[in-house]
Amino acid sequence: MEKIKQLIDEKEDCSKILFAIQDTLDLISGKWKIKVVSVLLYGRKNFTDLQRQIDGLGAKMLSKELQDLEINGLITRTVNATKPITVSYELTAYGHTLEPVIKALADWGTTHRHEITGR
Amino acid sequence: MEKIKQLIDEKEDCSKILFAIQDTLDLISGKWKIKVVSVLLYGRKNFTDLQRQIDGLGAKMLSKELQDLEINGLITRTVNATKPITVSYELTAYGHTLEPVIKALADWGTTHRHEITGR
DNA sequence: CAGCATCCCTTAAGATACTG
DNA sequence: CAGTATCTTAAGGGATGCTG
Repeated sequence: MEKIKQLIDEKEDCSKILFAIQDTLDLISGKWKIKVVSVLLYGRKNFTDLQRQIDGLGAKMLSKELQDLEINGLITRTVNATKPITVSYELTAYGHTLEPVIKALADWGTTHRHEITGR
Repeated sequence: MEKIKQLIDEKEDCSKILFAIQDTLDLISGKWKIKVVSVLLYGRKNFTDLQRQIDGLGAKMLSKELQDLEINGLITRTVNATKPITVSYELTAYGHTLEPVIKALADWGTTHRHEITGR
C-alpha cells in the first residue's frame, strides 16, 4: 500500500519534469532555433549575419525559424531603412531567459567533446 | 582593419559555442532521448517502466533510443534472470553528467509555462 | 537584402504483427 | 517481457528561382 503510493508519487514527480521539458522543447524545436538564439545572445544581428554565422543554414529555413521565434515572443524583428532594406533581429527579455539553457548545452558539449569524438 | 579583426573574433567565438551545442545535440537528438535520460535520473528502470512513464512512447522507438544511448555510453543495459526475462537500464556516470542540461530544460519549462500556454 | 513560392526528397517515427 | 521486422506516412528540411 505504501509502496503503491510511492510509485504514484514517483510517476507524478517524473511527469512534471517531462512536461516541463516538453514545453521547453516545443519552443526551441527545429534544427536551427537554438543556434539562432545562441548567436543572438551576442547581440542584434541582421538576416545575412545570422545566415553567415550558422553553417549550413539556408535562407528559407532561417526565415521560418525567425518567424517561429518571433511568434513565440523570443525575438523582435526590425526593418531598417537602409538603401537595400536590411532586417535586424534581437532577443527579447524573454528570449534572454534561454541563456541558462543554451549555456548548459554548450558547457556540456565543451566538457565532453573528447568523449564523443574519441569514441 | 581593427573592425575586421573584431568581426573575425566574434565569428570564431560564436562558432565555438555553436559547435559545442551541436555536439551535445548529436547525443540527445531524437524525440525521446532526453526524456528517457530524465526518467533514468530517478534511478534504474526496466523497459516496461520506461515505456509506461513516458507518454506516447512505443516499444520500437524506446528500443531504438535505448540502443543509441547505450552506444554513446550514457546508459548501461542489464538482462535480469527473472522468469520472463526483464531488462533494466541505468545511467552511467557519464550519463549523469547530463543532469545540468536536463535541469536547465526543465527549469525553463517550469518557469515559463504560463507564458507559453498564455499565448 | 530579405524573403516567398515551388518542387523535391530523405528520414524520423508510428502502426502492426511476430518471436524467444 | 523485451524486443525485432516490415510497412507506411507525414513532414522537416534542402535547392532553386523570383521579387520588392
